[in-house]
Amino acid sequence: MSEAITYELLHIDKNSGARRGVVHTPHGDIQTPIFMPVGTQATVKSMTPEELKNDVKAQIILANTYHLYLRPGHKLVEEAGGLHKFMNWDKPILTDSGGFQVFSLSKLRKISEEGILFNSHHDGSKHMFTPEKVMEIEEALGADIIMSFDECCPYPSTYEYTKKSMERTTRWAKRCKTAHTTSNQGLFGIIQGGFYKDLRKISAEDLISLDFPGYAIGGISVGEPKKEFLDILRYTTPLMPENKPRYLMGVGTPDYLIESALAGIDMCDCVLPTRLARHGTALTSKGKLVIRNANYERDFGKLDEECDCYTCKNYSRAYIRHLVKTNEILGIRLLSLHNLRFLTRLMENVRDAIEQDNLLGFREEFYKKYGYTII
RNA sequence: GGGCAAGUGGUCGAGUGGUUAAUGGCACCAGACUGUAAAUCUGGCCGCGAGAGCGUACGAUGGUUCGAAUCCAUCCUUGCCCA
Repeated sequence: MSEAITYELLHIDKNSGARRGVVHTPHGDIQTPIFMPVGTQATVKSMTPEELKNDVKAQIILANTYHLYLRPGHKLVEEAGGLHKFMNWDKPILTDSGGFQVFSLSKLRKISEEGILFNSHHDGSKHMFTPEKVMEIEEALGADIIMSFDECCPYPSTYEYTKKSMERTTRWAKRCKTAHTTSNQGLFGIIQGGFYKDLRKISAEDLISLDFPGYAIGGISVGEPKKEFLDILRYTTPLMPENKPRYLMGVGTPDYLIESALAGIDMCDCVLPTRLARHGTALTSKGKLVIRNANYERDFGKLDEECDCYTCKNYSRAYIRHLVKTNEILGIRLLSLHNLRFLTRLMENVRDAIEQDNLLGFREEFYKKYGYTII
């Protein structure tokens, strides 16, 4: 049987080593490197699928196992015909396994070898997540790419704890692979090991021996300094197979996305663009712009002169600020659309730059305008 | 004309003799946000000062008291009721 998920390498940037490729999925191809919007509860907050396709130009989105298991329940989604049909999105979907919730809901869970006992953040009810249970849920949801169940360690964590956790994550990955039954979904393994290189190496090697169709780096971008992030990113990515997609989980900001592509990463996802939007901030080519700030009250210019999105084509900073200040839903929608488009467009530019062997040049130019310094 | 009630910082509204420059909410100002417990959270919000602090403040004026937004008197304003 042929793999549900395959990677095709198109070009390697001669100057940086960054890679330009295509990931083939049952619901179509995705051009890489790519930024993937997050739609935890089977919706990219405030955006319709049409807007994601036509305006944002998203090629794939994420959804979350833990959240959809709690509400509306994976059985219900299955009954609806799977996630694609349920949410009216016919392009690829990736479901995260709930591993991140082990980290973000740390006060509400207990970890054991068997799995994780969660207290629902809605009503406190107890729920046991095991690798087998997570596979059952992700298969019912029906995403193209499904993630194995892992533990995402907080920063900082001790060497001993990180090692124990990483080894358990590897055992869980094996159990996920054993429990995985569908042929139209690709199961990815997640490399852990925190900020310890030897652990990252062991994790990568062990998971590679299990032969997943794709690999992710988990457990970074959890509050560490940028230098440590880059250090682990640059160390870990080369350990990953060249003939399979490489996914960096939870990234990120424009600089992190560019650095990831430079390191050889193919896929990234992040809640940041939609969250920033809901909190009144826009991403622009000249840096973050807190649109609710008073100095934009009478600014009738675009959010970003360089942006081609629907918001920038039609609305002024002053108007968007007014919507945000008056708590109008449209403000959140226009900002979400813009921020998402900003990142998908950034990655379009990154892909073009790789094809022209110029990602390093692109980074320099982008950083200069945005206000970042190269580390 | 008579009776009753009320006037607090941008606003609404607590507070009824002593850590009260005065609880809260809203508004306003700023910051944070990275596999979404997040349209959330944090800080600021009388003036001057980096700060200790100083100076003004609870309708107005005068008084009682060691001490008043809080008690008393008069006045002003507003609302309701009666004529």
